[in-house]
Amino acid sequence: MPKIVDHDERRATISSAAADLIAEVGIEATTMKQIGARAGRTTGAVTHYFADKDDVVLAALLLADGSIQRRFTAALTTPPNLVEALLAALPNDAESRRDWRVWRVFSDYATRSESLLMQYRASSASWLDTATEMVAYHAGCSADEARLDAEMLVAVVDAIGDEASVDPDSWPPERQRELLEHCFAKIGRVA
Amino acid sequence: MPKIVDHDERRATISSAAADLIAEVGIEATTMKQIGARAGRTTGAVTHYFADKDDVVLAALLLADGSIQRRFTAALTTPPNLVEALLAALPNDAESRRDWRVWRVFSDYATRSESLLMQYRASSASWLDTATEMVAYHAGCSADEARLDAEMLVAVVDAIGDEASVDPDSWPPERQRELLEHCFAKIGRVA
Amino acid sequence: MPKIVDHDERRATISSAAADLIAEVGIEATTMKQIGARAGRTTGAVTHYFADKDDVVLAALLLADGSIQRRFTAALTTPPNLVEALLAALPNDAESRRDWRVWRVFSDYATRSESLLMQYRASSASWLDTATEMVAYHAGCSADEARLDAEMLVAVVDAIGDEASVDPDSWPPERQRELLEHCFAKIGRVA
Amino acid sequence: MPKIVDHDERRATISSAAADLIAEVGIEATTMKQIGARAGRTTGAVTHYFADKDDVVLAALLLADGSIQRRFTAALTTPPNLVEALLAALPNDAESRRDWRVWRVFSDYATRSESLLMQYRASSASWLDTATEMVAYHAGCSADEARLDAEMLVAVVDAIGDEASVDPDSWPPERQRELLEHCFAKIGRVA
DNA sequence: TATGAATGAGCATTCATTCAT
DNA sequence: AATGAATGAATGCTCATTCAT
Repeated sequence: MPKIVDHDERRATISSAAADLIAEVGIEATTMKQIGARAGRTTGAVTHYFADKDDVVLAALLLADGSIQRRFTAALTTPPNLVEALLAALPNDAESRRDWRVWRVFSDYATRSESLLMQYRASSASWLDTATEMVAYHAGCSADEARLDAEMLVAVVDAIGDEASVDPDSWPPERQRELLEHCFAKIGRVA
Repeated sequence: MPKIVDHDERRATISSAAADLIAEVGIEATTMKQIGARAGRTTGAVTHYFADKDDVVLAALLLADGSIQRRFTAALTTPPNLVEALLAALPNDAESRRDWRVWRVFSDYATRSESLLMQYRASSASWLDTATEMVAYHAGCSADEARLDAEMLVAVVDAIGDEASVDPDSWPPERQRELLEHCFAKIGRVA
Repeated sequence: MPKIVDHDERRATISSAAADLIAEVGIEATTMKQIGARAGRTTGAVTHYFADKDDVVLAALLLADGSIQRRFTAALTTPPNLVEALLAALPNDAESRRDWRVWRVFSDYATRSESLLMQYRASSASWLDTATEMVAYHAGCSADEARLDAEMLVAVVDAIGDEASVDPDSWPPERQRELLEHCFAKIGRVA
Repeated sequence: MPKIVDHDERRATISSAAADLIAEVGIEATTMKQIGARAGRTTGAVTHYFADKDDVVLAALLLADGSIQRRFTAALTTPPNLVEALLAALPNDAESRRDWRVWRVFSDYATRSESLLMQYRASSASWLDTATEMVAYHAGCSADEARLDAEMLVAVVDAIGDEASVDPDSWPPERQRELLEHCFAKIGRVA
């Protein structure tokens, strides 16, 4: 019997190392060798668990994407406090900053690959749907009526995520909360 | 007599070729050879007019950034119609789409270089100032009171620019106008 | 009690898989992993039954060489019909084509290894001896007198084997027979 | 003005180095680095003059093929002495041995590439045509009547070329001449 | 006996850069 | 001013081999 290893766990370790590097230096500057070294393994180990570099990159994205969603979902109380849940998902520590940076990097990279682009669009659409539901719930209106407000909210959350992951010092939690609350205050009211 | 060449014009030609390529395939995938070929010149010409690749990339960014600002300023009427001016700056043809893509690509690239990061921050801050003035004018309030609304507006404009440059079909001018008008309608009112 | 396995049979299975692959893609492009997969086993199984890649390759050669000889010998009637026996050995189905391709590939590979070269020379010499006997029998002359005719016959048989294994459509059995009969017709007569 | 170099000559130098190595160790074992080193240049120089490895390999083949043909043509007297011309083309020194080895190696390699295979078939067909003409001339018969004899002659010449390039000591010029003359003696006579 | 995880050297290839002309 | 020849380091990837289980 060969040594028994947990494939999924190995892949997760390597994906996480890749996500770290992607956040730090970008996708193209991230090398297979670096990924291996960061994960405490050899280059060969990386290629052993992943078909090629794109495969690692995709795994890193899914890891980061899942992390952001998990933080949001985990923070949803009953009844939901949307501002708090969004703040939990937004960059507020090293890991969440990394996740947003990966997402940002990926959103550009994806535009050059048909399959990655679909992955990206699905993720975006799903997030807009969630936002629409949130706004409809918050404003007590239909999904249709909530559309434009939801697009505005998505824009604001994405903007905070972008900037806070790039320049965390300028975006402490209080500033994030302030803008988010301001946005919710504007939403769902007759203009 | 040496041949007389217009240095600035040569640099502009090459920068524009670089901007095209950066928008299409990203910074790292853009090669010096490709830049030369796209500009109708040799690789040697590129290195002759620019110190190194980073130098070309920076010139391409400044070109794209300037283009966006120029379109906005040129569209400002008296009295200003802010929605129209912003629509003029946002992606609505091949060139403006290219400029927004370059900006997007660059905003990520910049985070890895101290000097580029300063360039980026200056540009961002300047744009937020402009937006604040616009909102203060629109809502008839002070710059201080306009701050949060301006941040919201910036978020919305950036979001439209991002998405419309990546997926133009989903963001025809009417949709851009609709969201922009919705945003202005929410601005400057007591919540 | 350890599991009982038939070593020789396992080696034969793996050698045959290796021969298939060598015929298809050549020696260098054939990987240990592919050999294992083709044999329905793991890479580890291959290294378990063979010292290294050269060992598998040699086994594949001996398999193919033996196959060709076996077909020839089995087709020898009493009295011998040499044309028929040679036709039985030459490429006329998938397996015999494979065997000739392996032989062809090997004849080149062997020139780079002292020990393989001896293997190759022994095989060649044995085949020339057989041919000499055949010609002497056919022409009713001494082995000495048959030498040059035998070399000619060997050349023709090898040429047919080469070409028919590479381009079977151009070398149907009838064409093989025609050339072979022509060759025998020229043999053993006073020039 | 950049340094002026003779492209064709550079390519010829590199192709020749590649042909040497292919003859010695085979195609797959020949590396771009080795080719550069053998030609007295860097790896980068090789890729500068050739698109990729296949490109160098093809150039090496054409070089070897052309060499063999040139030796044959150059040795054709008026009236032609076919045995002498063929002997001039067959392996009789280091360079001609190399050329035959390259051809031999290539004939196998070609079977794995559609485009190389066409190259190979064209070369083979052309050689059979030449042989047919030679036999028709020698025997004073029509091309049609010469076909089988030509195939036999081709087989014999190829066999000598193969074996003499692999094992030169066993195939001194006298032995080559002896078999060749024997073959011609058998050709064009009523059996 | 048999597995497959892990290694790391080696490959073809790409590319920014240098520099002689 | 402008060229493009030349470099060589670096990349993603492949693969025979080793070895703990």
